[in-house]
Amino acid sequence: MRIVFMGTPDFAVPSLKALLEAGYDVVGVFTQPDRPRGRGKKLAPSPVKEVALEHGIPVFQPEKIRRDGVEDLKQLHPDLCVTAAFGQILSQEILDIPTRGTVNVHASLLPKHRGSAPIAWAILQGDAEVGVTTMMTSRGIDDGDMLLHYSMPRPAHATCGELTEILSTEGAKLLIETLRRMEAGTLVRIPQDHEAMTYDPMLKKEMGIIDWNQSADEIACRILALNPWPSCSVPYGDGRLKLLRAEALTDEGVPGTILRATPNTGLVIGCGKGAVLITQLQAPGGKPMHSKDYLRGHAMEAGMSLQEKAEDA
RNA sequence: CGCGGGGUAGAGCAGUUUGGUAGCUCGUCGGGCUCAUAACCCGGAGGUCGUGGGUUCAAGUCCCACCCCCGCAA
Repeated sequence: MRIVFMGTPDFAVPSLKALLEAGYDVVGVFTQPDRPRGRGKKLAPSPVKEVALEHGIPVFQPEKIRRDGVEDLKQLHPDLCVTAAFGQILSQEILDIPTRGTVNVHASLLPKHRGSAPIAWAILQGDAEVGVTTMMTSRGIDDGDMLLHYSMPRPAHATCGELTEILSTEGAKLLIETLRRMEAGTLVRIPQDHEAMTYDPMLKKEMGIIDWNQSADEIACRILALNPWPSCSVPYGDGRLKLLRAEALTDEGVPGTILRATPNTGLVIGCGKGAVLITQLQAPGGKPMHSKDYLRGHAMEAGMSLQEKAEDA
């Protein structure tokens, strides 16, 4: 079976590797064009591209596959296309090329969290269960028939980055299982319950601004959900203090103010309901560390407000 | 050459401007106090100050080069 893989970020890498290890014939890889990334703003290949090159697989990087990738895809004569966090919308013309269709690996329990950043949104909304779904890609966004899914209880203290790592490997296993059943003819297509669907927009940097009137649980989830990007932060000195991990406590205090800040207690901030203990933070130029460690070398005063300044221009 | 912060004891920091005995908080080890404690008291161990050169009587501190970590921006 000739397979063309389409994916871009780290999440897609385990799926591509799994296909190769399982012996599938990956004849081509489509991924987003190299973008300026990192400290020197140098052009950098996507994680998927790096793996593809290591295995000598032809790489295609159209700006828009539905506009200038059609001919390349046709030339590859794929039996099947596999997508995983590709980041581009496929047209019907593209979908019609692979004879056995296109399978997508989506990091949510569909029909919830269609759209981008499904893992971050699952944490942000405090979902009890998280997972991965394989599905047949169709014209709409993540609305095709479901094939298989993997679900697990959401690890309480897992960041979006950590959960992404877990679900990317589970997604890879699920993909292989999906293809095996497809070949065996035992795959059942399950239409999504479109009434129950939710669609999530892309994450924005402004989402990292915390509304301290929310409950401690909501705020702790937001902090975990937006780690590593865009990450929650509070104005602090000349720059911003990143809040990378937090746990909800039952303490009460003025929302947005420091309740306690010693090396023994850690940084505790009041919320609308309860309070959050910052279990990991990062100062400008510094490494991520527990607030207890940070407070050994930096003084913070109880009572101080971390509320965003009202600078609505 | 996109902008910027940083590398000093196991952890987190000060000290560098104005060169002159390596300092703070925490942890750790030993001892004490307490019904008890993330409490308190006493004492100890632990550092080639990122690397290599240079200036100097003397360099964590000044000069040159390099390595590594990180924030913004994408």
